[in-house]
Amino acid sequence: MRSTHTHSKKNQSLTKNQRIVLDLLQNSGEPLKAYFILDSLKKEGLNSPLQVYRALDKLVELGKIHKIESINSFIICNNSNCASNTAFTICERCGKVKEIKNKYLKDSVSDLVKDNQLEITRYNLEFYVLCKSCKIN
Amino acid sequence: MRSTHTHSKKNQSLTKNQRIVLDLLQNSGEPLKAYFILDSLKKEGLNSPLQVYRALDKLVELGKIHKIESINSFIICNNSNCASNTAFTICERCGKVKEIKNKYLKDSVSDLVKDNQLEITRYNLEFYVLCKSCKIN
DNA sequence: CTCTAAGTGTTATATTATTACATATGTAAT
DNA sequence: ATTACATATGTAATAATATAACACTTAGAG
Repeated sequence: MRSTHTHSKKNQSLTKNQRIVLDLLQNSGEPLKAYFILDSLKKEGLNSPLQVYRALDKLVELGKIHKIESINSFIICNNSNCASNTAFTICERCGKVKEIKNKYLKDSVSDLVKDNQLEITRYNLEFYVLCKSCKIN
Repeated sequence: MRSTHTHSKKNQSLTKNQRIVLDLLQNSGEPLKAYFILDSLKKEGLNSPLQVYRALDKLVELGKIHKIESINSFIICNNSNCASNTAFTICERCGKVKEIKNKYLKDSVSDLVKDNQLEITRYNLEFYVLCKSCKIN
């Protein structure tokens, strides 16, 4: 048998644009805005907003990054398997964002929506907090 | 004592612009976009985006309306006392938005964040669903 | 090798939101 | 009533965010 019919979804390697956008978000670790990404990657050959937005769209779709709607920013995913369900804390004072990665949260939310008779397909939760260092100062 | 120092916050009546924007959202009942509101209220004398955004900002601050971040839209508040905490369902198919007004949800979330050692000041929850009529068809 | 889906590059444009500044209005204290 | 002050208004300009349209290229399956 000449080929192991390996179209088992194919571990789809990223394209150049997707790669450099992902790398930037990975190295940064904090939420970045599309046009900031564009400026940062001019030297890598990204010239237009659309190139950035297309890469971002794909990465969101793959669950490798998330969009934080309330600040129009994108952040590297801190979990696995959370392509659709996201939960963040956002510091009201300094703007720092953290992804909540507690599996327990997911279960809690599942219970919560079950109790409220919601049939959710996915969710996006944004919790505004006062982060530790802001609380101290 | 010469004056009953009645600056008890004053039940702040709305200004004209705030009023007509609120009325439109009230009558509509569904999420509207700022520029749609502007177009709709041209005849009422609203001429610039800023007039709309200023009214919207104030109404959000007063808790009379909410912004749904993921669709850049504003919707009349369906509850009372939820100026800061909001929860919506958004149909993935038809886009229909409903505010979740169950007090139980609020308690659940409080518990949830307590258990996760979050000190939240407010939250915005967006649950994507398939609404009844979309599920049927 | 050929076909096809997906991605690219580019220009133009649409959509969403804010800055800056001069003027007007409502409310409270005098 | 008059002043003082915070808040709201009107307007023009512009910033920030996002998508449409179209021609071309590339990667991978058969």
